[in-house]
Amino acid sequence: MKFPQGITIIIALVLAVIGFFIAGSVQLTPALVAVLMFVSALIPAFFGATDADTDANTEVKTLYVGNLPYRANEGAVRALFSEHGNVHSVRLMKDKHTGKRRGFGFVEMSASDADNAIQKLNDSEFQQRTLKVREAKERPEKSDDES
DNA sequence: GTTGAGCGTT
Repeated sequence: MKFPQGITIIIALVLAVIGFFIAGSVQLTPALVAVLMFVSALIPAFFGATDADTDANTEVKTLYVGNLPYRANEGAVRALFSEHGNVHSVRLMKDKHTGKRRGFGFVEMSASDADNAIQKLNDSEFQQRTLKVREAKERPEKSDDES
């Protein structure tokens, strides 16, 4: 579905080499080389949409996880949420000044998986503690549609 | 090393 970024670069290089050889043997105007290089520069722009979709495809929704046990670490939280969906990243908030853990964190996962994880992990028992999973109230990342 | 409602940093 998606093309690697190296493909477009290779295509651009191939077109540049071809244009160089054509301009060298046929002795055509340097404008041809300029056109070829221009086209080769436009090709990544077209395929760039696929790269943009790659980032846009990763609809990561920030989930707020509260009532976390102090002994819990990001690895366990990530593993727990990974069982309910694709976990992009897990960040447990801890006091930067004192270093004491605040007992809550944020988990980024896919929108559908995140919603499923919320319904499954919300008010669920984790480390003998009831987890509170909800959508993050702030910090939008990209276009979010809320009715 | 402690505690227990909450919404966060590059």
